[in-house]
Amino acid sequence: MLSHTAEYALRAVLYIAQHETDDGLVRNDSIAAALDVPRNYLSKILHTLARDGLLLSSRGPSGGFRLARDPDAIQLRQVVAPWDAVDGPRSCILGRARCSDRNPCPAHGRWKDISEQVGVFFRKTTVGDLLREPGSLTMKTTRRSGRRPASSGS
Amino acid sequence: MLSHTAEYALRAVLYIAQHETDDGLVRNDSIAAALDVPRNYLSKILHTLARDGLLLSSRGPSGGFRLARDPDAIQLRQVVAPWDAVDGPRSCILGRARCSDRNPCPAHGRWKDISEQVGVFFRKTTVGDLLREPGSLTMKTTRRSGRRPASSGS
DNA sequence: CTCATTCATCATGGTCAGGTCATGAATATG
DNA sequence: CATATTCATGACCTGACCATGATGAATGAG
Repeated sequence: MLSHTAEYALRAVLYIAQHETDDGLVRNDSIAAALDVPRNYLSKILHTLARDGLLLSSRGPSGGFRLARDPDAIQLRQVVAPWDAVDGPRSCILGRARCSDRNPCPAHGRWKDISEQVGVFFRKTTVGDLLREPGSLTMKTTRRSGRRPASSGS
Repeated sequence: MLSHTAEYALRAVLYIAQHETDDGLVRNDSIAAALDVPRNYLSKILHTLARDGLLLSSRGPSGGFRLARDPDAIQLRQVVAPWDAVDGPRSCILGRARCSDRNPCPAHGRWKDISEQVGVFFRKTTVGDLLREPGSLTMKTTRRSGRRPASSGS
């Protein structure tokens, strides 16, 4: 459905949103290690997201990335846009250049609804929405069995 | 959504289903010309479909391809299967190896329904279904203005 | 049998996503 | 200023996908 690069971008943005409260910035290498994504490859992805205005970056010691705006103001579509056109005219399942309600391919009537739901998903869902989902908790560091200071979190 | 190859396969199977009544067999070059797909490339695709038991092929003059069984017994999933795994474990939008109801990713709850609808579409929809769709008519040779014998079809 | 016709198959090349490696450029800190 | 740290960036490699072109193998017609 999505390219690997777009998946990395989604997971990275989500990771930044979850961890930027710690000290403000999240380093590329931290994200790469947590998500098991190649360091330099992720660096390019984050650079693209920063260039598009979704992230802010700063260099040097204590540098890193953070969200450029509120998580609720970032649609998933905007995160994957540089790599995957998730809506737009690429919706015909048979690859027809011209496929619409007026000039439908044989599968148009049956595929149309699903195609539109995909578009709605990426346009309506925001990073903030995903942060409030139950699965978001298990994304953090996997619980280790070794003892740890109590109430280390916020 | 689908690779070009899988799109070609779908359109070719559909074309064969529409034209095999004319004289029994449909030649590779006829399909390639009608669908604007490279001849030799299409030949490999049809060969794969024949090897998988969806098509029957015969060589020599008056050779060609035809469906191996009733159009209603061919799921779209079977046509694209050699090139695209449209259901199965590749359904997590974040690319997680493990993503299920028990161990969900943050997007699982919101993406699950759409993902399942895609799977249902390819499993429940058959070639026969598409033949009965209105768009199927416009797939045939574009209507030419020259006169033609009346009631040439069945 | 000969031969044109058609599918089957092999060898080759272009393009691009995905990924690695090396290097450049900015910057907080001492 | 010197330096370690971090992001920025360019060159390059690899494999998969998308083809192209040539050749092989089967087969119906004469």
